[in-house]
Amino acid sequence: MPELPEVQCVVNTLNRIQSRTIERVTINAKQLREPLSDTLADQLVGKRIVRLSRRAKFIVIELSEGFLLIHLGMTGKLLINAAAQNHDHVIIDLSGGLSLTYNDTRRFGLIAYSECLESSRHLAGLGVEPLEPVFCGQWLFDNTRGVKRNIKTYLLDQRHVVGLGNIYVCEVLYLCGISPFRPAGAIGEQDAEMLAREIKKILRKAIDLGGSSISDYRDANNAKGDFQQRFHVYGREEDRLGNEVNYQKVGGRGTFWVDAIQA
DNA sequence: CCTGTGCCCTGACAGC
DNA sequence: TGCTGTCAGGGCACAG
Repeated sequence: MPELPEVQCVVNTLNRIQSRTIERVTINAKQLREPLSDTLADQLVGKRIVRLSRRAKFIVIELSEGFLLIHLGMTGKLLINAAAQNHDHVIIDLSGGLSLTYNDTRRFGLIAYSECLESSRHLAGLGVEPLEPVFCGQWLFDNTRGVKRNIKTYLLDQRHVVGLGNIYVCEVLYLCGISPFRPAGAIGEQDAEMLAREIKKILRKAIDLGGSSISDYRDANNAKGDFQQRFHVYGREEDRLGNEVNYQKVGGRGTFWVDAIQA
């Protein structure tokens, strides 16, 4: 579900928990993407929430000692003061009467404590942040030389550029007129410039609009995003010009594109 | 090394 | 009604 904009919007709406102390941790599920650590509750209780940030699609909660890493997978939600529901896997009670609930229908998400970010195996190997200056047309051009796999699969691979998921990749390739099937190594300098620029633009715009809510996504206040109304191809049968939108699985993921626009 | 496939899990929806 | 198949925003293990 959540790609970079959605994760950023969750982080942005978590402000209220800053400087609270973790008083109690209730774990209902034995396992999410991987088994929940037996020691998780002990590692969290008594610690204070210092700062909230994002790395790739991870929510990073800096504690007075250590870090709590949360990945939302496809259907994960992190909600403040939510009423109890099915699939509430972890509930964190905070000082001041606040609670943080991790709810995840499909359990593809992840919650893990880490002493330090540098040694976290979950963050190891992640690529560059697309909204940072290091990611630019030149970076994209240089790093795709000789790459045979298609550009769509390349952009989805978190070892290169992080944060992009299936929706934003489909959208940005459409906006740039680039076919999802084009080999990454065949992207020219001009197209690399345009791709990098449009990726930054669409991510920023999506964050401004509160992310995209297809079905599950909610921010920490349980609010939906609005960016799904701006889609050009994802989940659509026609683009805004009336062109037919094609659909096919690419690398196991549903892929939307328009032949008349993308080459 | 790189690439493609299947799997983890639940729920919604279409078709019979 | 209820069965079956397919699909879903992610990421990993594995085979070739």
